Parts: sequence; structure tokens; C-alpha cells
Amino acid sequence: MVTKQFSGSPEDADLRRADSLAREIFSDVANKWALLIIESLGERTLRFSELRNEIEGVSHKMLTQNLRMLERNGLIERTVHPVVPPRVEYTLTEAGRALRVTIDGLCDWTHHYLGHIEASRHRFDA
Amino acid sequence: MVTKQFSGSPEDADLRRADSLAREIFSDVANKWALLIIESLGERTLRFSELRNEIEGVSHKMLTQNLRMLERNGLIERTVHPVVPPRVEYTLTEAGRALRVTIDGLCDWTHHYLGHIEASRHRFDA
DNA sequence: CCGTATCCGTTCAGATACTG
DNA sequence: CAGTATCTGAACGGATACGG
Repeated sequence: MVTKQFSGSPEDADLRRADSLAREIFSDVANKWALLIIESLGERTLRFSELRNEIEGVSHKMLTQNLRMLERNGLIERTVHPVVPPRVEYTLTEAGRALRVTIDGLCDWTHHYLGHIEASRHRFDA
Repeated sequence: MVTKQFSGSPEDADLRRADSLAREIFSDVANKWALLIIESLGERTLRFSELRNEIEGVSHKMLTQNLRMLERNGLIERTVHPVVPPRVEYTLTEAGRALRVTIDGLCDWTHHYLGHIEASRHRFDA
């Protein structure tokens, strides 16, 4: 995933393609709002406005943008109920729920090392 | 972590501080280069130039910037050997190694759902 | 070899206004 | 309510040059 060296052999073409795709997905997923959206959805189904209230500081634009991206990658499912006013609901797919497990790990890690990190910052800034 | 609602009670001040700090750490760590650096280091100790070769596409500037950030947060340790030419080595701290475990999970997830995601993208783009 | 500083084009993200 | 489009300043990221 991280490695750089490829020989020029033809079967490496596939490896290079997979590697670059993995990088792309990595870049998509490893961003603040995407992670927070997935955490917020969890096992629930939420409307656009509910997500907006749930995630502090997210703008209308960023939320839309990231929801589209996650939908494109097949991590969330978008269902439009044809009523007025419109009702649009978002829910995690299986891939999304699988990703959520690893993100939970990241959250746990953050809380566990919160003190350690804060202390380290003070040391560094001095 | 994700929740927004706080009452005005005084003991919530700490919660709000911890929450905002967690967000900050989240933003620091959830970025492409930081994750790749941590993955690259793994159990090894690497020099600056070795990291640069290891991580495809990273610029001198980005590498420096992210190494400083990770050092500040206490995820990596930087040791300077007073020789000429300079020899600077980077290694994960315990917190860094703990984080690496969860990042490994993210890598596994990426590879596992690579096909699913690629297919979903083609469907979406049509 | 390693690090910092500067310049400069690109992308990002908020605010606002407007549709169904 | 949900979404799109546009505009504008800020932040990012690469290239380059120079210092320890």
C-alpha cells in the first residue's frame, strides 16, 4: 500500500492501478467530515437536517459534498421520499458499517491518548 | 465525540474542551500523509530521506510539516545524531504504535472493499 | 543530509442566493 | 426540506533557494 518500488514487468500494471485506487479511497475516507458522518450514522438512519444538527460545525456545502462522495463510493445509501417537503434519508451500507468498526477504533484511541497528546504538545511548544 | 448538545451547566465546560481537543487531534491524524508516515514507520526506525523514498509522491515540505506535527502530538520521536552529514531518525512512540494498529484496520478495510467501491463508482457515474 | 523560508498557482470552504 | 451554483478569501501544496 505504501511501497513505492515497482519493476517494469507487465503484471505490475495491475498492482500499480490497485495501489493508486487504494490511495484515492484513502484520501476520500481519511477526512474529518467523512469520518464524522460515518460515526454519526452508526446503526441509525438520519435525514440531511438531522446530520447537520448532529455534526457540529459542518456547513451545508461540506455535508452535501461529503454525502455525495460517500454515496459514490458505496458507503452510504440515499433514499428520497417523494413527499413535500422532501424527505431524504441516509444510512450506512455494509461496507460503511465495516468501515465504522475501524473508525470506532480511532475514536477509542483518541480518547485513550488525549492526555498524553495534550501533555506532549505543551512540552513541544516550550 | 460527535454529539453537539451541551447544557449550560459548569461541568460541561470540561466536556466541551475535551471534545474540541479530540476534534483537533482527529483533524491532525485523519490526513493522507500522516497516516502514510505512520504506516511506513511501523516497527522500524527510518531516516528522513528513507521516508521520502518510501512514501510515493510526498514532497520535502509536506514530509517535514507532518513529521513536526506528529512529533508535537507525541506520536513519533525524533533523534538527531550530531554527525556530518546530519543523520535524523524517526520512530513511533507507544501512542504511535497503538494508532498504527487502527490504521492497519483501515488498510485492511480498503483492500477488502476495493472491488465493491470501484463497482459502486461506475454505477454512480452512470 | 536535513531543515526553514518564500513565492505562487490551485484547491478548499464559508456565505449567499436561488430552484423544486 | 434538500440541493445546486457562484463568488471570495483562506489554506494548501509544489518548486526553489538558501542555511546549519
